[in-house]
Amino acid sequence: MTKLADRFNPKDFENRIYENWEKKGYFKASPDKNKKPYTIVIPPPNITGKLHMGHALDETLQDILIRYKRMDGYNALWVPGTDHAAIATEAKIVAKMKEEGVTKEELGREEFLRRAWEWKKEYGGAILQQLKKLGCSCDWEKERFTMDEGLSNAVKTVFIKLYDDNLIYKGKRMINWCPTCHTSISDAEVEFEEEDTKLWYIKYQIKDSDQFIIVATTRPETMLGDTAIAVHPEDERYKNLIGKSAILPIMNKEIPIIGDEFVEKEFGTGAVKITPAHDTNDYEAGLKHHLEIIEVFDEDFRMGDLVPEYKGLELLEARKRIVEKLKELGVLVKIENYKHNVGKCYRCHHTVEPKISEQWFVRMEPLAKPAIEAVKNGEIKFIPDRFEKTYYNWMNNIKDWCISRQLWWGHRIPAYYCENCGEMMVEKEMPQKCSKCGNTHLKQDEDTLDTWFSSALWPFSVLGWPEKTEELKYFYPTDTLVTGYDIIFFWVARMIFSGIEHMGQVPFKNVLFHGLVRDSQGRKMSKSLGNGIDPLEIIDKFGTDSLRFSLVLGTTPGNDIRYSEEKLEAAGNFANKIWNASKFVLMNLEGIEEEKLLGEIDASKLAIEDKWILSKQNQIIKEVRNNLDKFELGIALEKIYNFIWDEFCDWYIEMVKPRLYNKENPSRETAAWVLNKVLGNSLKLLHPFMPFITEEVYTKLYHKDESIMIAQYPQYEQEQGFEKEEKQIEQMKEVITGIRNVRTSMNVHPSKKAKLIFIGNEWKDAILQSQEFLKKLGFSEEIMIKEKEEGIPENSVSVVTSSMKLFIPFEDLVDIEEEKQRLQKEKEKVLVEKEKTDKMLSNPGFLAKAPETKVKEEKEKLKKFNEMIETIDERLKKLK
RNA sequence: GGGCGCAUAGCUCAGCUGGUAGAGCAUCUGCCUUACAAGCAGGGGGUCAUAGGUUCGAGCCCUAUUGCGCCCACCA
Repeated sequence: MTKLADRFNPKDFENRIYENWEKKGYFKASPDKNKKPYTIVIPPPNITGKLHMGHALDETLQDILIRYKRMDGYNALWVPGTDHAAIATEAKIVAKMKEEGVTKEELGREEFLRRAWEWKKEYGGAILQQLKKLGCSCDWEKERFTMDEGLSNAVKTVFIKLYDDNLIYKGKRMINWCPTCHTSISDAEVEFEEEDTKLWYIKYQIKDSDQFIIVATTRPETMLGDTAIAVHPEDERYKNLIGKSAILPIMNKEIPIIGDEFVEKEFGTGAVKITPAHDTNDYEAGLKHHLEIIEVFDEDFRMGDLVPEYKGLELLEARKRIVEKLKELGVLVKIENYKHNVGKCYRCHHTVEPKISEQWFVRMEPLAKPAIEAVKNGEIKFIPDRFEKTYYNWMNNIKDWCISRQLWWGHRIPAYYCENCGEMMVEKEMPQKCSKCGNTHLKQDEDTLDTWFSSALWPFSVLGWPEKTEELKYFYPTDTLVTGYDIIFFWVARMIFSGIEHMGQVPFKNVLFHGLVRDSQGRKMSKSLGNGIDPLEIIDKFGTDSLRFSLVLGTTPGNDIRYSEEKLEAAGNFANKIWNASKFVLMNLEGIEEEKLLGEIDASKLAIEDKWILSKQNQIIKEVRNNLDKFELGIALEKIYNFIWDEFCDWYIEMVKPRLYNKENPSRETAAWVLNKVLGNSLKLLHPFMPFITEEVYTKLYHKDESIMIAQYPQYEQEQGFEKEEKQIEQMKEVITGIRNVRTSMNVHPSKKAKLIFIGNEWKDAILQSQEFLKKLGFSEEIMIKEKEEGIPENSVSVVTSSMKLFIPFEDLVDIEEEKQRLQKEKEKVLVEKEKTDKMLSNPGFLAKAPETKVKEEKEKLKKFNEMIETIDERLKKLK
């Protein structure tokens, strides 16, 4: 047996241990009929990504679950991988090319893609290497990439299937256009931000009259494309104008005045200009009233040639010029300051423009229905369940999903057009010839698919779908998805309907949501603020285990975490504590025969404190398992922490020291056995949370396991072999309370030893058995047991617990006045408690309605309180 | 305009199906006790945002209010 290093230093072993696990193949999982599967697929990080705290949290939670289940006998598979992140990656590559002075158009599609793949090869795997630093026990052989061959095949298969089922269609619609990313984006990818702007009031002359109608707009530059003015049909001010025409300034064009209920009478002037080409609302109105659609801007959102002098102007410049012109014409009535929500691209944060464009869409309604149902009927559970509401809300109001992107990096849409007759064919590979006219000149659709289209298939595509692989059969549906609540729409919802549609089965049973990791002031961590904490730096400074601990302790699903390095202090201290306690245990196992430590032990040999710690641990095992099963990871960790630090280190180890130090003591081996067992079990309980230190220590303890990560997770034992001793365990608890009270009573220098006199024969056994550590922990040199309270020196400190009485003769050490005060204070405390109990028991309602056990409990308490007060009073009397 | 979350010790947060308020850090006191001063022992500190209600009993359930934050939604 090798010893532990003197000091806890995670760098000494974390990498070594991880490499060993990997080498031994512990992370691998393959179908095995004799075991139950437990599957998690990783939310694939972007290949452009660098590990941040959000990942660290996400992966830590997954690793905890997967390690727990693996130890608990499941065939636990965690599939890793990365996402091609269409827009983000393309932007990165374009930016890099810009440095070299080339544009993607100059390079051409083929060369661009070649470079993109090169980039992916060089940098794309970095983030997965970083996951290894976190201790993630992924099956690396099953690593996938959303654009690898298999997944591309899955994407094509799905596209064609949905197209054939009329769930994908191509059409000219109003979509969100990001002028800098140069592509359409889906509704979900638009973020609204409040912005200061102006409201311009413009008057339009009514045709053939001197009357005017004034409209308010935030977008004067689009007026060139106005094709109507709308008012509310019930608006008394304008009712009579419906059906007439107004003259559009600058363009000097006649446009109709229409009535529609979508107009808010109270807003602005109650009249609104309609630009069907550049506003979603107006587009709808345009369709309804058969209005002409006139585009004002070109592809790059520069002005078109409706008015030659504005051609090519940037949007804001055009706005300025048009406002000037309106002033000149005397039709600008007033300008008001105004705040409104502006849609921004979630990737580049540029203002998104509504634009009419021919795009591909997924018909959502038929897909959404069963997806809603799956959550409603409990097939999929959200943790915490409040996110179910968010999900329903979105799914119930869902619109068709725009899936085509004008990008090159991504899955190219498998649609082909005949260059002769224009026929469209949707097929996996380019057909030889046109199915209609037989022409052999075909062209593939230029667009690629939304990144989320491929991630939506992730839970089954990574397992081999559409091939009917063994893995797919065995590991699907997956068990738990762990992710942030911020991508519930982007990803979670889409995986759910995709799984149901293509697999006929939900993709996962539980979704564990976590919050955002914020900085110590509660702000989002971001590059621009520079407030991000780099998990790798933390690992370097404090070790992986500490990082993981600090991310889990005191957190609760779905709530954001305010993170500061201070949290690592507790983690580091805890790791250090384990290290030192383990050093102590190992030191004391030396020289004891291995078989004695490995085998079972005769319960009759166990001392009272042994039974106490064993039963305490048994209890903790039950609770921790329960918490883990309910995804209460923070609570589980807290319980393990408290057990190890308080119960095991501060109490049990201190209690057995006298036994261990005396080599002749026959119970020394028993104590060693218990130390070995309890520490071993504690490490196992903790292993999912802090994998490295637990392995490092565990390998040095006595057991039959090759590694802690494949050891059996501790199980609750119905029978521990010493149930009959329950009374002793109870007494042990009382002895601990007694020791605590002794310490409180005499917070003096421990070199001043006292004498402890216990009263009452019922304590004889427990006291005799405990006397060695009682002396040590109770700062005393002598223990006595007296049947009755006679002959106790007057000047004694008395300690009262709910069922135990003891005295500490302390003539020269204690100030009588102080002792009186202390007793008085203690009495008051008891009185407060007694009062509460009194109140309850004197309440007829309580007696009548509270459960019997509760009433009984309170009655017993009252009795104890009365006894305690009596004892204290007696003491006070004697002290006078 | 809808929906959701948070408000608990000086700070950061736990608190499971309602039954005597917890942790870490900070603070105060005493200790270098042969695993650990990154430690040990002990102490102080809370009208659980406010107001009602349900209940024998509310931090927890219900209703309203205030403050902060988030999500969704086409008020130009």
